[in-house]
Amino acid sequence: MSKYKENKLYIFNTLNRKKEVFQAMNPPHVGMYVCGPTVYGDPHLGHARPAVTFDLLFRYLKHLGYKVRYVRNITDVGHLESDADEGEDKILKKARLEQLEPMEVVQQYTNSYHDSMARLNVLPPSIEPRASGHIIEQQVMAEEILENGYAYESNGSLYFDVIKYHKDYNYGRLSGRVLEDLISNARELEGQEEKRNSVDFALWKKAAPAHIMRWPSKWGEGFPGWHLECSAMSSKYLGKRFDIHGGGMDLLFPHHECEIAQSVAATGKDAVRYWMHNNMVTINGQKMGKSLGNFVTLKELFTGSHKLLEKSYSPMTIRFFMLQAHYGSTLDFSNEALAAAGKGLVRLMSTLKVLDRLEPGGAPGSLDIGEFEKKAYGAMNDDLGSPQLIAHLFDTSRFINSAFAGNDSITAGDLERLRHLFGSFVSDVLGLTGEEDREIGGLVSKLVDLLLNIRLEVKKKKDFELSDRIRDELASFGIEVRDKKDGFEWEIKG
RNA sequence: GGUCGCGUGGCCGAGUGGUUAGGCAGAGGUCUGCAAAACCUUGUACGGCGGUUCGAAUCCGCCCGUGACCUCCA
Repeated sequence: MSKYKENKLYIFNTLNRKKEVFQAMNPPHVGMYVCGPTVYGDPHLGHARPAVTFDLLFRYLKHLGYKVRYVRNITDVGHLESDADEGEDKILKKARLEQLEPMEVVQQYTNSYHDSMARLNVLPPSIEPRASGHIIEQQVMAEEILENGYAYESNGSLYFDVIKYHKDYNYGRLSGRVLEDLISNARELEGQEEKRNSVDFALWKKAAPAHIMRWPSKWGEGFPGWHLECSAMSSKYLGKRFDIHGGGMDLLFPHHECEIAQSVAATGKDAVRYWMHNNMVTINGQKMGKSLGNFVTLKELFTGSHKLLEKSYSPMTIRFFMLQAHYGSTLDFSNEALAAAGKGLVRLMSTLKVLDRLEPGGAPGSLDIGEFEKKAYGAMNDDLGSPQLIAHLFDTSRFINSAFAGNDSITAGDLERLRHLFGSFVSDVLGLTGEEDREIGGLVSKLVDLLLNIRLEVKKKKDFELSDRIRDELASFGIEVRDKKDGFEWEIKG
């Protein structure tokens, strides 16, 4: 029995600004598309948020029994820089600075992105298409839009005719923009003469002579407009109409608004049924930006090599921290908050280990396992309420520890159920892994055991000076010793 | 300037028209030779001013603060 039949998953659909029951078009199949990174630099905190958010959705949908095709693109066709730099392409610029071939830059940072995502335990998507590998598809879609009369050619470039489109459809219904306001608020920018109107956007852009990334087309040598890749690739792999499209709130306008316009102009229909947007990350209450000097890459977080960081934070701590906030809220990073999340994570993960060793007792004890199950699913069904889910896990964690300490009990049947539930929510749904189980060589393990067994004998002789010395020195290597009634436990701590 | 969002206790962060979020930090206790871990108990709260209501932190208005976006920039 698939769980999705008995769970009503509500998700906040940006299109209607309401929580709606998620109903797959063709259950058990679900198609979901998420805007991936432009690979011109190491991934930063801002990249981790959508990755973790939609990884949570991907995992939960799979947990519910859906067969999910998750498409997340890599934008490797450079896009133009806005500030100061006279419209220079990001990837080209990086390539010149680092004296690399543009595709070399793309490969390097794609690898870097994959590496950081893997460390965050973000599952790889089912398909990860690259914009540069779908030039034809983008040209075909541009052609369809042109044929339908919603685009025009101008000096070797192709532009989307927003005004024309708005007469037949509704430009702005996702982002809540009013076209007239957009037109009246438009800034005077250079290189706009080719457009009929300032609100028009490029489907295909003629390449300037210096532009290395270029492809032939019937309109001349050039490259696709930024918004087009997502429309073309999503429809290629998910069909003309699919279930979920996700991305950061910063992409809502113009990117996603333009995607809608493109799909409707090409096919006459909306492609996406549920639009989901994760909120942004701030650092010490400030927006993250290169100019503000608070731009932190994931590598820097993992190693602690940034002047704002007091220490390094493990990938799992970052992941846990993000999951403790709802994806729709802004999330503020600070050393204090990260450190707190790190400790909370250790607590949760050690409960998982305790649960493994917990023995059932005859008495039912205080845990209502059915209630726990209901609350856990209820939290996730409410627009991915990972913070509430985690709160319920902590509540249950207290019970597990109490039972382990002999102050509570659980029946064998309930224990089995609890292990399954607790484990699958922590590991499968939230995607949290016990990274503190680092590789300990068998030899090290034996040596520590030997030392602690000797310490046990020393303790029996009440030589606490020596026994404390052993414990303290082990602690200085990062080995935490915990004395038990008739033995000991130890663990390597970060 | 325009559009949209947010403002919760020392820190982070849920939630709700009248009943405990949770984590971290703090205080007290149990256990322990001492620790650690665990468990028990515990304080501090809803930006400001008005309004609606029997009752609002939760709804409405204004103000302040803050964030995102504003056309080829994730």
